[in-house]
Amino acid sequence: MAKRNEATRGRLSREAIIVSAVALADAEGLDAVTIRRLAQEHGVTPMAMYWHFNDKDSLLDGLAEHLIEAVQLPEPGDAPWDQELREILDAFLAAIRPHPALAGLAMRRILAAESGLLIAERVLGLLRRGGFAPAQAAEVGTFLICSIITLAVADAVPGPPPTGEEREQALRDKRARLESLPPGRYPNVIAAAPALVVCRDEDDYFSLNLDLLVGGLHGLRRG
Amino acid sequence: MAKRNEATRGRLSREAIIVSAVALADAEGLDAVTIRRLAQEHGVTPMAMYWHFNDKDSLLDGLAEHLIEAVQLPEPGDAPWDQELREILDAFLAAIRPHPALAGLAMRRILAAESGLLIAERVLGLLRRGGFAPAQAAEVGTFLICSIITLAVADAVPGPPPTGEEREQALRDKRARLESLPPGRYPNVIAAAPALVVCRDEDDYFSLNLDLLVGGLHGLRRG
DNA sequence: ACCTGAACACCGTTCAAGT
DNA sequence: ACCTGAACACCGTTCAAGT
Repeated sequence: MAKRNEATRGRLSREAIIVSAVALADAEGLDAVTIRRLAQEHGVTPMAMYWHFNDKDSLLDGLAEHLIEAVQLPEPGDAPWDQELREILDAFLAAIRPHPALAGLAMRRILAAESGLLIAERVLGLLRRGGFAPAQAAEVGTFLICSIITLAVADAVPGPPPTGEEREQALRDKRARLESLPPGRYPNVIAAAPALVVCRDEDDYFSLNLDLLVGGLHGLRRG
Repeated sequence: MAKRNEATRGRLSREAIIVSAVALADAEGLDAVTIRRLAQEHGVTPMAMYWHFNDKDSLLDGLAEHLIEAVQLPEPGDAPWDQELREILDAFLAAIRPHPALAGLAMRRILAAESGLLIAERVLGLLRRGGFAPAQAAEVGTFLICSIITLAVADAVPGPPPTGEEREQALRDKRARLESLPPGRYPNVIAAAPALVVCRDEDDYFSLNLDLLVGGLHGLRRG
Protein backbone atom coordinates (compact mmCIF):
# COMPACT_ATOMS: atom_id res chain seq x y z
CA MET A 1 0.00 0.00 0.00
CA ALA A 2 2.35 2.69 1.24
CA LYS A 3 5.38 3.32 -0.93
CA ARG A 4 8.74 3.55 0.72
CA ASN A 5 8.98 7.25 1.37
CA GLU A 6 5.34 7.89 2.05
CA ALA A 7 5.56 7.40 5.80
CA THR A 8 9.23 8.27 6.13
CA ARG A 9 11.39 10.04 3.69
CA GLY A 10 14.80 8.50 3.56
CA ARG A 11 15.70 5.61 5.81
CA LEU A 12 13.73 3.57 8.19
CA SER A 13 14.46 4.42 11.82
CA ARG A 14 13.48 3.44 15.33
CA GLU A 15 11.78 6.75 15.85
CA ALA A 16 9.83 6.63 12.59
CA ILE A 17 8.60 3.15 13.40
CA ILE A 18 7.51 4.16 16.88
CA VAL A 19 5.70 7.25 15.65
CA SER A 20 3.72 5.25 13.13
CA ALA A 21 3.02 2.57 15.73
CA VAL A 22 1.55 5.17 18.07
CA ALA A 23 -0.67 6.50 15.31
CA LEU A 24 -1.75 2.99 14.44
CA ALA A 25 -2.59 2.14 18.06
CA ASP A 26 -4.61 5.33 18.42
CA ALA A 27 -6.54 4.63 15.26
CA GLU A 28 -7.10 0.89 15.45
CA GLY A 29 -6.05 -0.34 18.86
CA LEU A 30 -2.99 -2.16 20.14
CA ASP A 31 -3.88 -5.38 18.33
CA ALA A 32 -3.33 -3.61 15.04
CA VAL A 33 0.26 -2.84 16.01
CA THR A 34 1.98 -5.67 14.27
CA ILE A 35 5.49 -6.12 12.96
CA ARG A 36 4.14 -7.00 9.56
CA ARG A 37 1.64 -4.17 9.48
CA LEU A 38 4.22 -1.58 10.43
CA ALA A 39 6.63 -2.94 7.84
CA GLN A 40 3.93 -2.64 5.22
CA GLU A 41 3.20 0.95 6.18
CA HIS A 42 6.86 1.77 5.71
CA GLY A 43 7.09 -0.07 2.40
CA VAL A 44 9.56 -2.56 3.78
CA THR A 45 9.65 -6.29 4.48
CA PRO A 46 8.78 -7.48 8.00
CA MET A 47 12.33 -8.65 8.61
CA ALA A 48 13.61 -5.11 8.22
CA MET A 49 12.08 -4.33 11.61
CA TYR A 50 14.40 -6.75 13.30
CA TRP A 51 17.34 -4.59 12.53
CA HIS A 52 15.80 -1.76 14.54
CA PHE A 53 14.22 -3.81 17.34
CA ASN A 54 15.31 -7.08 18.87
CA ASP A 55 11.77 -8.39 18.91
CA LYS A 56 8.20 -7.24 19.31
CA ASP A 57 8.55 -6.81 23.04
CA SER A 58 11.31 -4.28 22.65
CA LEU A 59 9.12 -2.42 20.19
CA LEU A 60 6.50 -2.24 22.94
CA ASP A 61 9.22 -1.07 25.33
CA GLY A 62 9.92 1.71 22.89
CA LEU A 63 6.27 2.67 22.72
CA ALA A 64 6.00 2.83 26.49
CA GLU A 65 9.11 4.95 26.72
CA HIS A 66 7.78 7.27 24.03
CA LEU A 67 4.60 7.69 26.04
CA ILE A 68 6.37 8.39 29.32
CA GLU A 69 8.73 10.87 27.70
CA ALA A 70 5.70 12.97 26.83
CA VAL A 71 5.01 13.68 30.50
CA GLN A 72 5.57 17.38 31.20
CA LEU A 73 6.91 17.16 34.72
CA PRO A 74 6.21 20.43 36.57
CA GLU A 75 9.17 22.19 38.15
CA PRO A 76 9.68 21.42 41.84
CA GLY A 77 8.16 24.26 43.82
CA ASP A 78 7.54 25.05 47.44
CA ALA A 79 3.92 23.96 47.46
CA PRO A 80 2.81 21.40 50.06
CA TRP A 81 3.85 17.86 49.19
CA ASP A 82 0.35 16.63 48.43
CA GLN A 83 -0.38 19.51 46.13
CA GLU A 84 2.84 19.05 44.20
CA LEU A 85 2.16 15.32 43.98
CA ARG A 86 -1.25 16.05 42.58
CA GLU A 87 0.30 18.22 39.89
CA ILE A 88 2.64 15.42 38.88
CA LEU A 89 -0.17 12.90 38.71
CA ASP A 90 -2.19 15.36 36.63
CA ALA A 91 0.72 15.78 34.25
CA PHE A 92 1.16 12.03 33.99
CA LEU A 93 -2.49 11.50 33.22
CA ALA A 94 -2.53 14.34 30.70
CA ALA A 95 0.31 12.72 28.80
CA ILE A 96 -1.18 9.24 28.54
CA ARG A 97 -4.84 10.19 28.10
CA PRO A 98 -4.55 10.72 24.33
CA HIS A 99 -3.28 7.14 23.94
CA PRO A 100 -5.55 4.84 25.92
CA ALA A 101 -4.62 1.85 23.78
CA LEU A 102 -0.98 2.26 24.77
CA ALA A 103 -1.30 3.37 28.38
CA GLY A 104 -1.31 -0.16 29.73
CA LEU A 105 2.16 -0.72 28.31
CA ALA A 106 3.56 1.78 30.79
CA MET A 107 2.49 -0.21 33.83
CA ARG A 108 5.43 -2.54 34.07
CA ARG A 109 7.89 -0.25 32.28
CA ILE A 110 8.02 2.98 34.25
CA LEU A 111 11.36 2.15 35.83
CA ALA A 112 12.88 0.95 32.56
CA ALA A 113 13.86 4.30 31.07
CA GLU A 114 15.18 7.60 32.36
CA SER A 115 12.00 9.61 31.88
CA GLY A 116 10.13 7.15 34.07
CA LEU A 117 12.85 7.07 36.68
CA LEU A 118 12.63 10.85 36.97
CA ILE A 119 8.90 10.63 37.61
CA ALA A 120 9.42 7.90 40.17
CA GLU A 121 12.09 9.92 41.92
CA ARG A 122 9.80 12.92 42.22
CA VAL A 123 6.83 10.89 43.42
CA LEU A 124 8.90 9.01 45.98
CA GLY A 125 10.52 12.21 47.21
CA LEU A 126 7.14 13.86 47.76
CA LEU A 127 5.78 10.83 49.57
CA ARG A 128 8.81 10.86 51.85
CA ARG A 129 8.17 14.54 52.50
CA GLY A 130 4.66 13.43 53.41
CA GLY A 131 6.06 11.16 56.07
CA PHE A 132 6.19 7.79 54.35
CA ALA A 133 9.13 5.50 54.91
CA PRO A 134 10.99 4.42 51.75
CA ALA A 135 9.37 1.01 51.44
CA GLN A 136 5.92 2.42 52.10
CA ALA A 137 6.52 5.19 49.61
CA ALA A 138 7.47 2.57 47.05
CA GLU A 139 4.30 0.57 47.60
CA VAL A 140 2.00 3.55 47.60
CA GLY A 141 3.77 5.27 44.74
CA THR A 142 3.63 2.18 42.56
CA PHE A 143 -0.06 1.90 43.21
CA LEU A 144 -0.68 5.58 42.47
CA ILE A 145 1.01 5.35 39.09
CA CYS A 146 -0.76 2.12 38.23
CA SER A 147 -4.08 3.65 39.20
CA ILE A 148 -3.56 6.66 36.97
CA ILE A 149 -2.80 4.32 34.13
CA THR A 150 -5.95 2.39 34.97
CA LEU A 151 -7.91 5.62 34.70
CA ALA A 152 -6.55 6.24 31.23
CA VAL A 153 -6.96 2.65 30.06
CA ALA A 154 -10.53 2.54 31.30
CA ASP A 155 -11.94 4.21 28.23
CA ALA A 156 -10.01 2.11 25.77
CA VAL A 157 -12.12 -0.45 24.03
CA PRO A 158 -9.88 -3.21 22.76
CA GLY A 159 -9.80 -3.57 19.00
CA PRO A 160 -10.55 -0.82 16.55
CA PRO A 161 -12.44 2.10 18.08
CA PRO A 162 -15.96 1.89 16.66
CA THR A 163 -17.28 4.74 14.59
CA GLY A 164 -19.31 7.38 16.37
CA GLU A 165 -22.58 5.99 15.10
CA GLU A 166 -22.14 2.38 16.17
CA ARG A 167 -20.53 3.46 19.40
CA GLU A 168 -23.62 5.48 20.27
CA GLN A 169 -25.81 2.51 19.47
CA ALA A 170 -23.72 0.14 21.60
CA LEU A 171 -23.93 2.53 24.55
CA ARG A 172 -27.68 2.90 24.16
CA ASP A 173 -28.06 -0.88 24.12
CA LYS A 174 -25.90 -1.34 27.18
CA ARG A 175 -27.81 1.29 29.08
CA ALA A 176 -31.16 -0.17 28.08
CA ARG A 177 -30.00 -3.57 29.30
CA LEU A 178 -29.06 -2.19 32.71
CA GLU A 179 -32.25 -0.18 33.04
CA SER A 180 -34.44 -3.18 32.26
CA LEU A 181 -32.98 -5.21 35.12
CA PRO A 182 -35.40 -6.30 37.90
CA PRO A 183 -35.88 -3.11 39.96
CA GLY A 184 -36.28 -5.06 43.19
CA ARG A 185 -32.82 -6.57 43.01
CA TYR A 186 -30.83 -3.87 41.26
CA PRO A 187 -32.21 -0.47 42.30
CA ASN A 188 -28.78 1.14 42.57
CA VAL A 189 -27.45 -0.27 39.31
CA ILE A 190 -30.55 1.04 37.57
CA ALA A 191 -30.25 4.47 39.16
CA ALA A 192 -26.60 4.65 38.18
CA ALA A 193 -27.05 3.14 34.72
CA PRO A 194 -26.40 6.29 32.66
CA ALA A 195 -23.17 7.01 34.54
CA LEU A 196 -22.10 3.35 34.52
CA VAL A 197 -22.27 3.09 30.76
CA VAL A 198 -20.45 6.34 30.05
CA CYS A 199 -19.33 9.07 32.40
CA ARG A 200 -20.96 12.46 31.87
CA ASP A 201 -17.74 14.32 31.80
CA GLU A 202 -14.37 12.65 31.53
CA ASP A 203 -12.53 15.49 33.25
CA ASP A 204 -14.88 15.21 36.22
CA TYR A 205 -14.36 11.47 36.35
CA PHE A 206 -10.60 11.83 36.34
CA SER A 207 -10.39 14.62 38.89
CA LEU A 208 -12.88 12.94 41.23
CA ASN A 209 -10.76 9.83 41.40
CA LEU A 210 -7.50 11.73 41.59
CA ASP A 211 -9.00 13.52 44.59
CA LEU A 212 -9.77 10.12 46.05
CA LEU A 213 -6.21 8.89 45.58
CA VAL A 214 -4.39 11.94 46.86
CA GLY A 215 -6.88 12.47 49.66
CA GLY A 216 -6.52 8.85 50.67
CA LEU A 217 -2.86 9.40 51.41
CA HIS A 218 -3.68 11.56 54.43
CA GLY A 219 -5.50 8.76 56.19
CA LEU A 220 -2.65 6.26 55.97
CA ARG A 221 -0.49 5.42 58.95
CA ARG A 222 3.12 6.39 58.28
CA GLY A 223 6.16 4.55 59.47
CA MET B 1 -0.73 -35.13 23.25
CA ALA B 2 -3.71 -35.47 25.59
CA LYS B 3 -6.13 -38.22 24.66
CA ARG B 4 -9.80 -37.41 24.56
CA ASN B 5 -10.85 -38.33 28.05
CA GLU B 6 -7.71 -37.29 29.83
CA ALA B 7 -8.83 -33.78 30.59
CA THR B 8 -12.57 -34.49 30.51
CA ARG B 9 -14.24 -37.83 30.67
CA GLY B 10 -17.18 -37.93 28.32
CA ARG B 11 -18.10 -34.91 26.24
CA LEU B 12 -16.51 -31.57 25.77
CA SER B 13 -18.37 -28.79 27.57
CA ARG B 14 -18.20 -25.06 28.11
CA GLU B 15 -17.34 -25.57 31.75
CA ALA B 16 -14.59 -28.10 31.07
CA ILE B 17 -13.02 -25.78 28.54
CA ILE B 18 -13.12 -22.84 30.92
CA VAL B 19 -11.64 -24.81 33.78
CA SER B 20 -8.72 -25.94 31.68
CA ALA B 21 -8.27 -22.42 30.31
CA VAL B 22 -8.00 -21.05 33.84
CA ALA B 23 -5.40 -23.65 34.73
CA LEU B 24 -3.50 -22.86 31.56
CA ALA B 25 -3.53 -19.13 32.23
CA ASP B 26 -2.32 -19.67 35.79
CA ALA B 27 0.49 -21.89 34.61
CA GLU B 28 1.67 -20.15 31.46
CA GLY B 29 -0.04 -16.78 31.22
CA LEU B 30 -2.93 -15.48 29.15
CA ASP B 31 -1.02 -15.70 25.90
CA ALA B 32 -0.95 -19.47 26.24
CA VAL B 33 -4.75 -19.55 26.27
CA THR B 34 -5.37 -20.33 22.67
CA ILE B 35 -8.26 -21.97 20.88
CA ARG B 36 -5.89 -24.45 19.31
CA ARG B 37 -4.02 -25.16 22.50
CA LEU B 38 -7.21 -25.80 24.46
CA ALA B 39 -8.52 -28.04 21.71
CA GLN B 40 -5.32 -30.02 21.82
CA GLU B 41 -5.55 -30.45 25.59
CA HIS B 42 -9.03 -31.85 25.18
CA GLY B 43 -8.01 -34.14 22.35
CA VAL B 44 -10.25 -32.38 19.90
CA THR B 45 -9.83 -30.30 16.74
CA PRO B 46 -9.77 -26.50 17.08
CA MET B 47 -13.06 -26.17 15.27
CA ALA B 48 -14.83 -28.12 17.98
CA MET B 49 -14.44 -25.09 20.25
CA TYR B 50 -16.65 -23.05 17.97
CA TRP B 51 -19.63 -25.14 18.88
CA HIS B 52 -19.23 -24.14 22.53
CA PHE B 53 -18.11 -20.53 22.04
CA ASN B 54 -18.96 -18.08 19.32
CA ASP B 55 -15.39 -16.86 19.11
CA LYS B 56 -12.36 -16.30 21.25
CA ASP B 57 -13.77 -13.17 22.80
CA SER B 58 -16.74 -15.02 24.20
CA LEU B 59 -14.33 -17.57 25.65
CA LEU B 60 -12.65 -14.67 27.43
CA ASP B 61 -16.09 -13.48 28.56
CA GLY B 62 -16.60 -16.90 30.07
CA LEU B 63 -13.26 -16.75 31.87
CA ALA B 64 -14.07 -13.35 33.34
CA GLU B 65 -17.47 -14.56 34.49
CA HIS B 66 -15.90 -17.64 36.04
CA LEU B 67 -13.51 -15.41 37.97
CA ILE B 68 -16.21 -13.06 39.21
CA GLU B 69 -18.45 -15.92 40.26
CA ALA B 70 -15.74 -16.96 42.69
CA VAL B 71 -16.21 -13.80 44.74
CA GLN B 72 -17.61 -14.72 48.18
CA LEU B 73 -19.79 -11.71 48.79
CA PRO B 74 -20.24 -11.18 52.55
CA GLU B 75 -23.80 -11.00 53.85
CA PRO B 76 -25.15 -7.46 54.25
CA GLY B 77 -24.79 -6.53 57.92
CA ASP B 78 -25.33 -3.44 59.99
CA ALA B 79 -21.72 -2.33 59.99
CA PRO B 80 -20.91 1.23 58.86
CA TRP B 81 -21.02 1.62 55.11
CA ASP B 82 -17.27 2.07 54.68
CA GLN B 83 -16.48 -1.00 56.72
CA GLU B 84 -18.90 -3.15 54.76
CA LEU B 85 -17.51 -1.76 51.52
CA ARG B 86 -14.04 -2.68 52.64
CA GLU B 87 -15.16 -6.26 53.26
CA ILE B 88 -16.59 -6.49 49.78
CA LEU B 89 -13.42 -5.15 48.20
CA ASP B 90 -11.40 -7.61 50.28
CA ALA B 91 -13.58 -10.45 49.06
CA PHE B 92 -13.23 -9.31 45.48
CA LEU B 93 -9.48 -9.11 45.73
CA ALA B 94 -9.27 -12.49 47.46
CA ALA B 95 -11.15 -14.10 44.58
CA ILE B 96 -9.04 -12.70 41.77
CA ARG B 97 -5.62 -12.80 43.48
CA PRO B 98 -4.98 -16.43 42.60
CA HIS B 99 -5.40 -15.64 38.90
CA PRO B 100 -3.38 -12.53 38.10
CA ALA B 101 -3.13 -13.46 34.43
CA LEU B 102 -6.91 -13.39 34.15
CA ALA B 103 -7.78 -10.53 36.45
CA GLY B 104 -7.50 -7.93 33.71
CA LEU B 105 -10.30 -9.63 31.80
CA ALA B 106 -12.75 -8.63 34.50
CA MET B 107 -12.20 -4.91 34.01
CA ARG B 108 -14.60 -4.34 31.19
CA ARG B 109 -16.87 -7.28 32.00
CA ILE B 110 -18.13 -6.80 35.53
CA LEU B 111 -21.56 -5.68 34.41
CA ALA B 112 -21.90 -8.44 31.83
CA ALA B 113 -23.02 -11.26 34.06
CA GLU B 114 -25.22 -11.64 37.11
CA SER B 115 -22.47 -12.26 39.63
CA GLY B 116 -20.83 -8.98 38.67
CA LEU B 117 -24.10 -7.09 38.73
CA LEU B 118 -24.67 -8.26 42.29
CA ILE B 119 -21.28 -6.93 43.31
CA ALA B 120 -21.95 -3.63 41.55
CA GLU B 121 -25.33 -3.33 43.25
CA ARG B 122 -23.81 -3.83 46.68
CA VAL B 123 -20.96 -1.40 46.05
CA LEU B 124 -23.27 1.26 44.67
CA GLY B 125 -25.71 0.80 47.53
CA LEU B 126 -22.99 1.30 50.11
CA LEU B 127 -21.63 4.36 48.35
CA ARG B 128 -25.10 5.85 48.32
CA ARG B 129 -25.37 5.12 52.03
CA GLY B 130 -22.10 7.01 52.29
CA GLY B 131 -23.75 10.04 50.75
CA PHE B 132 -22.76 9.78 47.10
CA ALA B 133 -25.28 10.63 44.42
CA PRO B 134 -25.97 7.86 41.87
CA ALA B 135 -23.73 9.22 39.13
CA GLN B 136 -20.91 9.91 41.57
CA ALA B 137 -21.30 6.47 43.07
CA ALA B 138 -21.02 5.01 39.59
CA GLU B 139 -17.82 6.87 38.84
CA VAL B 140 -16.18 6.14 42.16
CA GLY B 141 -17.40 2.54 42.26
CA THR B 142 -16.10 1.82 38.78
CA PHE B 143 -12.74 3.19 39.77
CA LEU B 144 -12.63 1.21 43.00
CA ILE B 145 -13.26 -2.07 41.21
CA CYS B 146 -10.76 -1.24 38.48
CA SER B 147 -8.16 -0.35 41.09
CA ILE B 148 -8.60 -3.64 42.91
CA ILE B 149 -8.12 -5.43 39.63
CA THR B 150 -5.01 -3.34 39.05
CA LEU B 151 -3.67 -4.48 42.40
CA ALA B 152 -4.13 -8.10 41.42
CA VAL B 153 -2.79 -7.68 37.91
CA ALA B 154 0.28 -5.89 39.18
CA ASP B 155 2.14 -9.03 40.05
CA ALA B 156 1.36 -10.80 36.82
CA VAL B 157 4.28 -10.99 34.50
CA PRO B 158 3.04 -11.46 30.96
CA GLY B 159 4.06 -14.70 29.36
CA PRO B 160 4.92 -17.88 31.20
CA PRO B 161 5.77 -17.29 34.86
CA PRO B 162 9.51 -17.84 35.15
CA THR B 163 10.81 -20.56 37.41
CA GLY B 164 11.73 -19.61 40.95
CA GLU B 165 15.42 -19.61 40.16
CA GLU B 166 15.40 -17.33 37.13
CA ARG B 167 12.79 -15.13 38.76
CA GLU B 168 15.10 -14.56 41.72
CA GLN B 169 17.93 -13.72 39.36
CA ALA B 170 15.81 -11.27 37.37
CA LEU B 171 14.77 -9.49 40.56
CA ARG B 172 18.36 -9.30 41.80
CA ASP B 173 19.41 -7.80 38.47
CA LYS B 174 16.62 -5.26 38.50
CA ARG B 175 17.43 -4.22 42.03
CA ALA B 176 21.13 -3.94 41.29
CA ARG B 177 20.33 -1.72 38.31
CA LEU B 178 18.26 0.65 40.45
CA GLU B 179 20.82 0.73 43.23
CA SER B 180 23.64 1.61 40.88
CA LEU B 181 21.86 4.73 39.61
CA PRO B 182 23.59 8.08 40.22
CA PRO B 183 22.89 8.79 43.91
CA GLY B 184 22.75 12.53 43.36
CA ARG B 185 19.83 12.33 40.97
CA TYR B 186 17.93 9.32 42.29
CA PRO B 187 18.30 9.21 46.06
CA ASN B 188 14.72 8.17 46.67
CA VAL B 189 14.60 5.55 43.95
CA ILE B 190 17.76 4.04 45.39
CA ALA B 191 16.41 4.09 48.93
CA ALA B 192 13.20 2.46 47.79
CA ALA B 193 14.85 0.01 45.38
CA PRO B 194 14.20 -3.19 47.34
CA ALA B 195 10.52 -2.38 47.74
CA LEU B 196 10.19 -1.16 44.15
CA VAL B 197 11.41 -4.41 42.69
CA VAL B 198 9.29 -6.65 44.89
CA CYS B 199 7.09 -5.82 47.85
CA ARG B 200 8.16 -7.34 51.17
CA ASP B 201 4.77 -8.71 51.95
CA GLU B 202 1.98 -8.90 49.43
CA ASP B 203 -0.75 -8.80 52.06
CA ASP B 204 0.70 -5.58 53.44
CA TYR B 205 0.88 -4.09 49.96
CA PHE B 206 -2.74 -4.93 49.27
CA SER B 207 -4.14 -3.75 52.59
CA LEU B 208 -2.13 -0.54 52.55
CA ASN B 209 -3.60 0.46 49.22
CA LEU B 210 -7.08 -0.73 50.10
CA ASP B 211 -6.81 1.55 53.13
CA LEU B 212 -5.86 4.33 50.77
CA LEU B 213 -8.86 3.74 48.52
CA VAL B 214 -11.49 3.37 51.21
CA GLY B 215 -9.99 6.13 53.31
CA GLY B 216 -9.94 8.39 50.29
CA LEU B 217 -13.70 8.18 50.03
CA HIS B 218 -14.15 10.21 53.19
CA GLY B 219 -12.40 13.22 51.78
CA LEU B 220 -14.58 13.48 48.68
CA ARG B 221 -17.26 16.10 48.34
CA ARG B 222 -20.66 14.44 47.99
CA GLY B 223 -23.56 15.63 45.89
C1' DA C 1 25.05 -0.84 8.10
C1' DC C 2 20.72 -2.01 6.45
C1' DC C 3 17.55 -4.83 4.09
C1' DT C 4 15.48 -9.10 1.44
C1' DG C 5 13.84 -14.20 0.37
C1' DA C 6 12.44 -18.23 1.93
C1' DA C 7 10.87 -20.87 5.47
C1' DC C 8 8.90 -22.37 10.11
C1' DA C 9 5.65 -22.84 13.64
C1' DC C 10 2.17 -20.73 15.19
C1' DC C 11 -2.67 -17.92 15.36
C1' DG C 12 -8.37 -17.21 14.76
C1' DT C 13 -12.01 -18.29 11.78
C1' DT C 14 -15.28 -20.03 7.98
C1' DC C 15 -17.71 -23.41 5.54
C1' DA C 16 -19.15 -27.54 4.01
C1' DA C 17 -19.53 -32.04 5.46
C1' DG C 18 -19.82 -36.10 8.41
C1' DT C 19 -22.32 -38.93 12.33
C1' DA D 1 -26.34 -32.01 18.69
C1' DC D 2 -21.63 -32.24 18.26
C1' DC D 3 -17.48 -32.70 15.78
C1' DT D 4 -14.01 -33.02 11.59
C1' DG D 5 -11.24 -31.68 7.07
C1' DA D 6 -9.61 -28.46 4.33
C1' DA D 7 -8.62 -23.94 3.58
C1' DC D 8 -7.72 -18.79 4.33
C1' DA D 9 -5.53 -14.84 5.98
C1' DC D 10 -3.04 -13.65 9.34
C1' DC D 11 0.94 -13.69 13.24
C1' DG D 12 6.37 -13.47 15.23
C1' DT D 13 10.83 -15.08 14.27
C1' DT D 14 15.26 -17.21 12.29
C1' DC D 15 18.82 -17.66 9.08
C1' DA D 16 21.39 -17.16 5.24
C1' DA D 17 22.17 -14.02 1.75
C1' DG D 18 22.43 -9.69 -0.82
C1' DT D 19 24.25 -4.60 -1.34
